[in-house]
Amino acid sequence: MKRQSQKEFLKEYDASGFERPSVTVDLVMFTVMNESLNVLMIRRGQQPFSGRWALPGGFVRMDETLEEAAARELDEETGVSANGVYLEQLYTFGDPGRDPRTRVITVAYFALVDSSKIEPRVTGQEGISDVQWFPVHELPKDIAFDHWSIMECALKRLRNKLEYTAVGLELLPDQFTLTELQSLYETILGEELDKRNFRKKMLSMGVLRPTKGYRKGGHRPALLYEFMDAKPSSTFKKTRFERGTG
Amino acid sequence: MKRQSQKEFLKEYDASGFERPSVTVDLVMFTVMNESLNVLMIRRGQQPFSGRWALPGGFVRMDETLEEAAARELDEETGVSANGVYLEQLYTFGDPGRDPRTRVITVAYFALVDSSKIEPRVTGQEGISDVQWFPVHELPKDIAFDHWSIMECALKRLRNKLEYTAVGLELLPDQFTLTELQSLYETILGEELDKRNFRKKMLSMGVLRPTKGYRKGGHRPALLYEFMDAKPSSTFKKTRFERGTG
DNA sequence: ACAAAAGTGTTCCTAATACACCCATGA
DNA sequence: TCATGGGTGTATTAGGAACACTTTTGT
Repeated sequence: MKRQSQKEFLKEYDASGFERPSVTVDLVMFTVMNESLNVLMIRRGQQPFSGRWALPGGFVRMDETLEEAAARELDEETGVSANGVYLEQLYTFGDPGRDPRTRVITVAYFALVDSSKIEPRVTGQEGISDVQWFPVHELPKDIAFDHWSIMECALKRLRNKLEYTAVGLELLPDQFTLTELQSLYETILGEELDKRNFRKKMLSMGVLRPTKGYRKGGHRPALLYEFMDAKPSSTFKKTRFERGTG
Repeated sequence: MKRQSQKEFLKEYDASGFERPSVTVDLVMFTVMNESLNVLMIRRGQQPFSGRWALPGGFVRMDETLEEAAARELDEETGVSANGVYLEQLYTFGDPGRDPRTRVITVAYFALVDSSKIEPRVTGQEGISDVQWFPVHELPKDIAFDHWSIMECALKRLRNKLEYTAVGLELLPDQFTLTELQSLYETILGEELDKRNFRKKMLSMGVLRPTKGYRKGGHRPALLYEFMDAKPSSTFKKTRFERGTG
């Protein structure tokens, strides 16, 4: 078949000497702090978009998987080892011109980070820095590249996933009260939820186990819950064939 | 912040002179023919995996979007213009070593093709050829690269999506009977469906419009239906922020 | 008239929603 | 004792699942 062999020829030709795009991973890292959903941003030090905020990310090395690259970035930016962090491939953005320098194709990941595990230096509390958590509703308008779309895409996915999975648990410390869990959901979804229905649903999912502990805080102590079988931090491999985007 | 500026330095450095992976798009094209769900495969003409079957795909050119690259491949392999074909980004596969020659990162797409629009030359009916539709249950075991995983991933996504969207319509010609639609669903899902419930559900989705036509075939003629507002072939841009994998 | 596929409704059950009061504690 | 957040149950509704017979045509 003529057409076919010509195509194959081009394929090889291309593979050997041709111009190749750069490939990066970008990370949309979510955490919940002070009643709001936050995304990590980094201030760019050089052109293009110098001084503007951008998602953390970097080039994929030749010897690492995409997931490893994402986990490495995660670690570098937050000091959180990727173990026990939910990390999921989001979408790949590759329009020519999304980076003015050269063709850059970026594989975006989204990550859910328990804020109690973040190094203090990146909580942004010690004043102005080049790496900072922004509440999603207070993001600067002039974010670099197409990172705004990437962030929107991640947010959409996160909200979507809350509806049919227990993925929200990844944002909380090992033990938590149901009220804490509920207000996390409310924060992310931006709407109020019914307490009784919420508890019913969560408990019926069979992923929570009550502990013997209570959270004391001024009033009636609240029962602490934890994950059924530790955190499913085997997230890594499973991720690949999940619903999500599909 | 020291760590940060070092990172930025590496970024620039990398961007300029470093080794880059190749980027391809691979396509999982589904169609339904003779009561079975088929995937298009191409027989490789050279090493590696010479003589083995592989998903159609090719290098992403520097001046085209990923979607355009996928649409181009689609057209080249089937002769179907990508207009009116459902095309959705699936997942990006990039493990080092998935291609023995060099690092190749592939952005996989899945496509749903109405078999009546496929050029005869690729229906495989004119005998043996290097491009062929395989029923998903009769795929050769020794598919090239990691294309088997990619195919599985696509199949999972397709089945998943049938549950909550009307995406199955993309596999049928412009007009079709409800029985045809149902047997399409049964073919893909691999299970029998209840006729009354199926019809109820489909009609309640509000995406079908009865036509004035009937399909005559030996017995009681069946009413033909069509899409509500032509085929939603604006699929392209919408795709990006959909549920899917999320 | 009969064979073969088209077409049609009701019952049951499960899951989601809406909704209001008592409980345990610290101050 | 009172203020505050923790904790619980029931009635209603909507959607999915199970299920059998009548209609229309060609031969």
